[in-house]
Amino acid sequence: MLEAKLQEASVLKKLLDAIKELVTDANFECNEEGINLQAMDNSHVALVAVLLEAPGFKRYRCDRPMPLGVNLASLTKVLKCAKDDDECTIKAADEADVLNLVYEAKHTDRIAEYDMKLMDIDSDTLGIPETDYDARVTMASVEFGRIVRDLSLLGESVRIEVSKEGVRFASDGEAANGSVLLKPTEGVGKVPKKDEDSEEEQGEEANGDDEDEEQAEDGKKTKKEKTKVKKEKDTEDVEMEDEEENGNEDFKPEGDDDEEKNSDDEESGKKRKKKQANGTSSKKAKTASSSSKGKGKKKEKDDDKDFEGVIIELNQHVSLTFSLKYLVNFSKSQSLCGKVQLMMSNDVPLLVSYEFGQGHIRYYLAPKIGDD
Amino acid sequence: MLEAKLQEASVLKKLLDAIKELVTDANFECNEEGINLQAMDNSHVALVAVLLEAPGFKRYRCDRPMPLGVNLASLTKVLKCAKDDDECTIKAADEADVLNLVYEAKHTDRIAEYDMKLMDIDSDTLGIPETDYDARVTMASVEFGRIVRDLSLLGESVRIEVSKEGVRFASDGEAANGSVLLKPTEGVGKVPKKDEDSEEEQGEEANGDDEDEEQAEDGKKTKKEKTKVKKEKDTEDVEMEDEEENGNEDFKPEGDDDEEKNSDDEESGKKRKKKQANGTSSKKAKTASSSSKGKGKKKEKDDDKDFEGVIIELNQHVSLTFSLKYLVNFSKSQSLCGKVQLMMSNDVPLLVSYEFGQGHIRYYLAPKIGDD
DNA sequence: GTAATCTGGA
DNA sequence: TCCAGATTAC
Repeated sequence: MLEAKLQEASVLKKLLDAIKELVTDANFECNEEGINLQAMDNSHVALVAVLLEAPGFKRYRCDRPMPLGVNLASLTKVLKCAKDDDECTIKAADEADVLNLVYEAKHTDRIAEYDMKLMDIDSDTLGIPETDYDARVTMASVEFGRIVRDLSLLGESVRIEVSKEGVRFASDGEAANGSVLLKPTEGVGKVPKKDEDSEEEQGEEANGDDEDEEQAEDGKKTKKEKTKVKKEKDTEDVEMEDEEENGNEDFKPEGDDDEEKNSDDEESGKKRKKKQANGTSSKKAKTASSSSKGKGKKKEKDDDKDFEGVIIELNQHVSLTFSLKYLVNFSKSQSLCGKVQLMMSNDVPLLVSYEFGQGHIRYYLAPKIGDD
Repeated sequence: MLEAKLQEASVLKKLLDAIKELVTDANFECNEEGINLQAMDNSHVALVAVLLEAPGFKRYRCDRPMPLGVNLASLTKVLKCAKDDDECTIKAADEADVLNLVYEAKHTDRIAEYDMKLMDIDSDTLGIPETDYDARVTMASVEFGRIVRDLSLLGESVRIEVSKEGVRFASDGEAANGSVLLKPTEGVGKVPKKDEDSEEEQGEEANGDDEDEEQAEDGKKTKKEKTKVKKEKDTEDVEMEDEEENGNEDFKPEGDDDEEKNSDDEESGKKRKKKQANGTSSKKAKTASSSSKGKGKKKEKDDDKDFEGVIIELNQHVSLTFSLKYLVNFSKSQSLCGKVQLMMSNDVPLLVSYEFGQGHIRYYLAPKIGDD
């Protein structure tokens, strides 16, 4: 059986808002690690992957792996019946054909309970290839949303070009052409070496395979310490996505990270936002978050609420063209996290990743061919 | 070539919101004085005239007169891509077929650049007849908007009647008749004599013919000083539209204006709003604004944000009927200025004028015949 | 074609 | 703050 209690129903509500227009039905794959959802969009162009980690729940129990086939429109309706700050418990018996949702108001005695029909869905949980990316852009999620929405007024598709100067979003349309250039906040972005950076972790993590990641993580760390501090920073930033796994590394003195080692509090959090822009302190921020995660999830979640600046990590110049319609859709996830990461390599699908403390939502979108 | 930099893109955005439903394509006539736009509405019933004065720009350069034929829907889209507080630079090369717009975010490194196709438009820049008006009503733009929107719920057209008692907006509809009477805030409005008041300046200014106006102004002033202080005041209120030209009159002691001579600061600005309502201090307010304009356009612009009261200046009773649909459309400009002026004479088009510091937007609407 | 969401006005 | 028209998704 499954029983998972969320501190706030809002997380689930936002998640559904973020995917319901992309996918109609999907399996919530539940196991002891947490809950995974993976689905192609209705036109099989984009892939969305959601992870809710078990430790992120106020209470979590899942005796055996079970897929819960859910109609997302139905679940959205049911979740509309929850207030944002309600405690939300989802339950399903083994082999059950209903999902039980209980909403408990924080300060009153209201208890609402809903049963939603489940359905059988062919689980085409295609393993997501573990890709190394040549470019990673980290930016405010609202800004990303703004840009793709703006450009979608002009044209159908956008060319995203990452270079040392920054990242350029360009779209050509009937009436007008548009181009938005974001310069990296702290000069030139750090360039992670592909063979030793941590981007592969992202692919691994997308598979929810924690043990492997932890080991890979250790391996990388060793490499990193052998190589350059600069790479460290880049890598650590990625590790944010592995918070649970590398918690043992918290506060470990590494390179030039020292000055913000204890940035657990609000004050240093503010500093961090600025510092984060240089791709250095972000590591510590993440590490600190990682440790604080067990204690106070809320703080962790708000970590990147007001992310500012643009971090560009580049191994190789990339230029790819994507359908704006999908990117606009992806950007709905901005309510979940103030920060978004765009991972790109030439001729492979773009990965758009939002991390929100209890997990992540990731979108994969194949580039348009011809690069026009 | 043209290169014009606006401190805030919002001005342009609001202007386009105000006219895009009235006109589909229009020429932006650029010359060293600034940018003019003049166009009939799509059904050739109303005329809209926009002026953006060169000094109102943060930077302005226009080597030679050039018309930029713009599709307003396209421009609206492109302007949607600007944040309100972005710095906005519009550029066009001589004989160019594209308009280049650059948005620079105030505090970040975002630079967005858009190229919009231009088109050839027959420039039917009909000289607007320089009309003397028998009545001028100055009121809060939100109030005007509210009244015409209210009445548009009842009927198709509105009869606007200006008399000593005030201004009446009356509409007859199927289900109900409505009538809104606004009394002048300070009892009876001052009545400018037609032959010596300044309303004709407005018509002249609409043509951008500054020299003539200045002379006319001087002539009037002479007459006014011969006649009554009261008329003076009325005249000065109009001169707000000629701020650049009559700057030499600033702070000139005249009649009972003394007490607010130096009302350049915020505090006296508030006082002014109240006093303005009696149609007396409005003169001083305008004069003060006139001088402040050269130094600090911003303050001038906010001058009438919270305009209160109703000023009626009347030479002769007027009663005219207009289509509410258009007036509702005109009232969209209320976001540009807290104050609106309605200028009327029997059987000639109504002039609805919004001044916003960097220029104005004016609408002309022919009355319905039969006065029903 | 219908329904839901979003923006702008009351 | 709530309601309605407009836009967009299904």
